[in-house]
Amino acid sequence: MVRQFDEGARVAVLTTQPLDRVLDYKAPEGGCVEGAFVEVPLGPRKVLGVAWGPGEGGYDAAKLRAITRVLDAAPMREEMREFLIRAGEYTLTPLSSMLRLATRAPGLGDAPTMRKVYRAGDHAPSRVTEARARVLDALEAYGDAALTLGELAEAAGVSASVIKGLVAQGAVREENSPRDQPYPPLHPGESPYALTDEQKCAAAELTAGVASGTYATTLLKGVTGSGKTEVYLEAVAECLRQGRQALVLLPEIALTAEFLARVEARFGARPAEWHSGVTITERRRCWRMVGEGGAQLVVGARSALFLPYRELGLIIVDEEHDTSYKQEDGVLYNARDMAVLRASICGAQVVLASATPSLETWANAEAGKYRRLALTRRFGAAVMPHLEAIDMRVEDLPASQWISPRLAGEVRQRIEAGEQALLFLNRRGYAPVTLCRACGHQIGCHQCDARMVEHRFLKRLVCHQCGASAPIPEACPNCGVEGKLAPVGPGVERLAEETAALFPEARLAVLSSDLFGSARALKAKIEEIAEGAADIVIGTQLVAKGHNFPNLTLVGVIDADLGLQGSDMRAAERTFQLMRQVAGRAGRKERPGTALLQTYQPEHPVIRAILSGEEEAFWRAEADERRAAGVPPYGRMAGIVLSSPDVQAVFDLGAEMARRDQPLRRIGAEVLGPAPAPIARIRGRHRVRLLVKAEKAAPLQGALAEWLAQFRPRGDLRLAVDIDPQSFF
DNA sequence: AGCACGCCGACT
DNA sequence: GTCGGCGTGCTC
Repeated sequence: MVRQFDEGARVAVLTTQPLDRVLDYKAPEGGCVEGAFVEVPLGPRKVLGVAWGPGEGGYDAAKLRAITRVLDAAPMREEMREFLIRAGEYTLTPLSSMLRLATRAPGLGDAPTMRKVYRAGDHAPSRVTEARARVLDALEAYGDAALTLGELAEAAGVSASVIKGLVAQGAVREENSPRDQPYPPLHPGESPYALTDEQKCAAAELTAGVASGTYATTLLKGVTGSGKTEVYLEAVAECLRQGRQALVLLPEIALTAEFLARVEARFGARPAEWHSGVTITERRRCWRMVGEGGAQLVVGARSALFLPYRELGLIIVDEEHDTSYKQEDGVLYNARDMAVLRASICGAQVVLASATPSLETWANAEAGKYRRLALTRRFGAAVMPHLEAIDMRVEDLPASQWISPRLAGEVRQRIEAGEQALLFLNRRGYAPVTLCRACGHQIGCHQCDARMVEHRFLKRLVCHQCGASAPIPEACPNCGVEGKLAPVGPGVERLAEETAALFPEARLAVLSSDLFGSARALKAKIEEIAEGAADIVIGTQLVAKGHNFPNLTLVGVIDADLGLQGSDMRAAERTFQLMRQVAGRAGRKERPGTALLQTYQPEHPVIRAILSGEEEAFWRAEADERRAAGVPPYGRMAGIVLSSPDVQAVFDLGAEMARRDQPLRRIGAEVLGPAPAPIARIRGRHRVRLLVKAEKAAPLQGALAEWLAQFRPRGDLRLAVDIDPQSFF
């Protein structure tokens, strides 16, 4: 039962201000319910908050101020409050910051605005001109749907003045209607796809899970092209039948357009969309409709986890291994883990879909915590690509060239057959290093410890860390010698140059995130390519993420070793996932594909696992190594990053923190560091990192909180805690 | 987060 | 003498 606070009663309010505790207020005139979104006075300002529970007391009743306003929004549900509390405890994030994630709705404080809509009126127009007839026809065609002036004018092919004229005569009725309309209903129906037996089986299991109305997580593992999406859309269908809401998380905004079209084909209408690319108006509509039940399905980015669902029944995390699910937008959380937490609180099902699951998920499935479904066969006639390494030690390759004769020959064959080839290199720009041949100096960023990357397309050197850029200098900034600066190593732009020289007749398309101003432009380019507007596609990581190029039959991985080096334990895992995904691009329709990996270490276990297709062996080997090292997922870790413009200050505090580690030692955890963070300087701030390592079962968060409470970073010094960091040495 | 209060350096 | 730097502390 939802608690009710009568006028004047003490209410504890959690605000979005970083106070890290609730403040007591008096309930407003007319009272309010627990969970209500409210506006409260705080000092001289008015701020947004939520009626969190009964007042805590202990503050002079005479000094209590009253809640100024109860906002017109569905109150936050108990389960959402629990989610915020537990997610905050897990990530060591103050509750106010968690609340801010959950109130990212534009115009939350505004009264619902109205807009004018047009319907057929009661009177006939004085004279039925051709334009007027089209308007009346359009109104009839759309029936009950409320059209705005612009929509109606477009549907009828007339100008707004024609409609205004009809309004004046009473032939068209002008009405006010709330601006935020429910999303059109989705119809679960039956799958229009001819599912294979394997797909039907998997779909039936997922459907049964959703029908049970309880929490469970399932790993849906399927090779690229095996039809994972068709399968999990059946789970979505069941969720719609149950009258509960579903959420599909995608790692990349560029993927949503294609996905929305698939949803429309399957359910007859478009779902709600939530990510940084949608307009403010649409975002507000989405937030409100999710809360009011006017949205059955949300497709979005990780922040969609914090929408105010009424009855969430299913969360799909597509490409669950994708590293963009863990990123820093103030609060450090992994959307995959938070999806599981959210679902476990509200009794929903989670489907983690991937061709190459993360080791965490794989281990959870092995341990029986997650159910496991596998799709082993590719859909329709498509078969798995033929995978082969090109041993670069025996290929005769001149300096400053990266396409081996073997690969070039294969590309030529595809072009002559009218097929497409993809060359993959996970490096943006022209050259990663600009070297002075006179003194050996490498041009670096002034603000970061990173090398400047030449972008010939922009005619500038760009820092991929902070985005700073500078013109390409004539003379070496170190020794002053002119004309000795040379680009070293390949980026996609340089690879494009080499490709153009090798295949002057071929049509090239370069897919790199920095070459597109908007997600829209990128999406258009991808569609063009899919329709055959290019013979050779050159791309970065972007192309590994689930786009469908039906005419593509060859993938060449330029530098398969990139990512194998380095001491990061996850590098092997990431390389494995990336290569598999890229290889999966080839031969998705009838024609079989080939994937060629250029490598200088064909015996490396990761390369061999990719080639042999013995992924279980790869995961087992990787799991054994992690278990032996006691690192995630077999141990727990937290990263602490200290940053400040003052180097001495960060190292001093880092050293002091490492020394005063009693709270951590009590739970058997150890502190490693301080050491320069993976990127030791960003935007002029020096960064130092400590790593805390504990056993799997250790109560890490409590000990961390106690440990951190000893220190007060002062001045310009900042401290960030990252639970389950992506990289550890 | 803001905003006020308060304690030390360089100006009219 | 004061103006103003931003370190510290409070907000029901």
